[in-house]
Order: sequence, then structure tokens, then C-alpha cells
Amino acid sequence: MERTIPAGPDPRPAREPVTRDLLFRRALAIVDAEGLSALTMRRLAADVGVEAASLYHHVPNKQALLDGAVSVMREGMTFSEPIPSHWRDILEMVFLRYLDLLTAHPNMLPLAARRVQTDPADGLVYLVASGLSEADAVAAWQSVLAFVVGWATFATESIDRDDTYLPAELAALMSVWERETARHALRALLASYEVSGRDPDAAAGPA
Amino acid sequence: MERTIPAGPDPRPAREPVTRDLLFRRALAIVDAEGLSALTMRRLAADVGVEAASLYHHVPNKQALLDGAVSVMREGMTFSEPIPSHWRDILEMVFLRYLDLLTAHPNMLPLAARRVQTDPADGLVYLVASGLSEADAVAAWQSVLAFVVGWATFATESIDRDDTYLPAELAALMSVWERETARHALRALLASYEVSGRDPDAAAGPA
DNA sequence: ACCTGAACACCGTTCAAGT
DNA sequence: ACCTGAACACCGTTCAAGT
Repeated sequence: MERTIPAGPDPRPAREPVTRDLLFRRALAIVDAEGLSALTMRRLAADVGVEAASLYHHVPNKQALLDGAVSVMREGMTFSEPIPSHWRDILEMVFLRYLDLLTAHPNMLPLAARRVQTDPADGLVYLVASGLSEADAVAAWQSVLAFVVGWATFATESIDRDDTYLPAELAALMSVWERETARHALRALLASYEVSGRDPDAAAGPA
Repeated sequence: MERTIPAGPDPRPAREPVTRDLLFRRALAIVDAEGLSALTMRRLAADVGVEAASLYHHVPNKQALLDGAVSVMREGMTFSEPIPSHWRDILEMVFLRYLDLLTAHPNMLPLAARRVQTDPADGLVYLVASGLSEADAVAAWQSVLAFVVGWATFATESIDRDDTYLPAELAALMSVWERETARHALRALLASYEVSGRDPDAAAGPA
């Protein structure tokens, strides 16, 4: 008979109990470290110390796992004080931060492009409160979101480049996607939307 | 013994001879019709009337097949006369046309986002010839390309929307991605880049 | 309640064998 | 030169069986 160790410090390998949230976090870690194709049910199961079939007690299917990983990633979107007061500056900050987040998780991009749409939805409501028409607010939101996701797509992945016919100097420039260039484009997009009411600075602080 | 029909009109089912190009075209057709996940080696082989293993006589692997399908798709990018004279109008036309192409092949988008980068590369050279600095030309190209691919990503696919917390009216607006909105954003992006030399209209026709 | 083993219906790819 | 059958090493998912 084996002796049972009753209160020793960490007797068995002490497998962390399997929860949905643990699976989401480990799934994100695997994708970040080894790419989307490395995330298989068998691989994740081995990672948390169970068999593949066991995962289906915590998650209905693989898609739910991917959705969970996206959610975990998006929780990493935090903002540093101070918050600017003009809606344009706020949007610029939010979407630059979002661009940074996507850039930090390049392997997640194919997944992040879905479910993103209205994510900081309250931000959209805020645009209307700032004086933009609903149509303009939605247009601005869509444009900026599309740009950021598209930019991350190119800035992030090891694209197979078609440099044929391109002078070496231009090809070299095209292979670098500078954050400052994205910021400039973001500002140009935002500048094309205007508050329509008679009090354009209604949302800009008390003074 | 069966009688062999020597010169009848189309005796056997007359399988079209298998070529790389046929495979590319059928692959694109399958993806367009049934989605990316429907394109398997076995499915494509059945489509052209051979076994899956036979495909490897024409194509080294599945990735080459996908690349070929992207190329076939991009051949569908044509331009109607007349070509505008100002570089901004040309870029707007080219990238609106590219947006239309991506929108017409929504299932191809995950593939089209790679290899696109410098595709109409001569266009980039043309921007420099029009008087933009190399840095500005690349920045404009990158910004507009990123925007179009991002826009197509959202406009095209049945995104799982997160409409929680969003007023019904805004949610309804957010679910529609109007081509006119994209055009406005495209123009705003292009307007932010200027010819730097002393002859800003150097590329704008003879008059 | 949670985990397992074994199976099912798939994948992409290889290769010896056929014509 | 081109095609095939059969196999290999994988997938996601299901389910009866264990504790």
C-alpha cells in the first residue's frame, strides 16, 4: 500500500482544476505562442492535463473555445489616464490602443476580426452624445474600425510579398508598417467627421 | 464485348483534362459557392473527376492551390474607361474596384489579405511620378489598402455581432456597411496626402 | 460531476503499383 | 505521364463506461 501524504506541500503535480476560464486562457496562450493551427482539442487537453474528450464537459465545441480566447484577449484592453476630452482624441486613443492589442496578438487576428464590430459599443453612443449625427457616428466608427483591423492585418503577419516590379527602395518602405503612419491615417479619417449642431464643443469639458 | 463508339459526338463523359489552371478555377468556384472549409483535396478531386492523390501531380500542396485561386480571382480586376487623370481619382477608382472584387468573393477574404500588399505595384510607382514623396506614396498606399481590406472584412462576412448595450437604432445602422461610406473614408484618406513639389498638377493631363 | 478509451467520419500527404 | 489504392498521422466530436 502506498502511503498517502495528507498535508504535504503540493503532493501530486497539482493539476489546476479545469474550468472554462482556464481553457480560454490556455487557448490564448497556445495561439500566441505557437499559432492558430497549433490549437487543437488534443493539444489543449494535454496542456491542462486531461484527455481531449474531457474538454466537452466544459465547452460545447471548438468555436466556443476560440470565442473565449478572443474575449480573454480583449480584456487586456486598458487605458491609461488622463482621458482626453475631445471625442476625436478619445477615438484616436481607443483605436490606437486597439491596434496595439491586435499587434500584440498577431496570431489571433483572423479570429478578432469577427465579434469586434460594436465591442466598445458605449463609445458609439458617446459619439452621438458629442453631437455627431447617428449616421456620421456610425460611419466614423465603421471607418476607423475597418482601418485598424486592416492595418493590423498587414502590419502584423508575415505576408508573402509580391515585390516583383517594385523598385528596391519602395519595396523596402512597403515592408515596414509604422505606427505613426496609422496614427496619421486615423486622424485624417476622424477629421472628416464634424459635429453638426450649433455647439461643436459641447463634449469638451466644463470650461 | 462492348461496342466501342469511335467518332460519336462526345463518347465518354469527356472529362476536361486536368491542368493547374483548371484546378485553380474550380477551387475558386468551390470556395465562392460553398465556403473555404468546403475546399478539400478530396472534394476538388471529385469535382474534376480524379482521386485526391492525383492532384499532387499538378500542384505541390494545398497552399499552392489557394494561392492559385487568389490569382484567378485577382484576374477579375478590370477597369472601365475613361481613366481619370488625377492620382487621387485613380487611386479611389482602383481601390473601390478592389473593394468590389473582395465583396464579390467574400469567402476568399481570409486568403486575399495576404499577397495583396504591393499587387498593383506599378500604381505605387505612379504615385511617386505624380509628385508624392516616396514616404507619402507608401503611406497613402498602405493606408488605403488597409482600409479597403478591413472594410471588406466587416462588410462581407456574416459577423457575429455584439449588439448588447447598443440602442436598437444604432445597432441597425451598424449592421449595414454602405459603399458610399467607404468611398467617403477613402477620399478622406487620400485628401490627407499632398504633392510636395512646386508643380502640384504635374500628372493631371496636358491642359 | 468529471474523466476516459475507443470509435466515427473526416483531413493533407506519400508512395508503390498500375496503365 | 498520369492515375489509383492504400496507408500514415492527424483532425473534431460522440458515447458508453468508469469513478
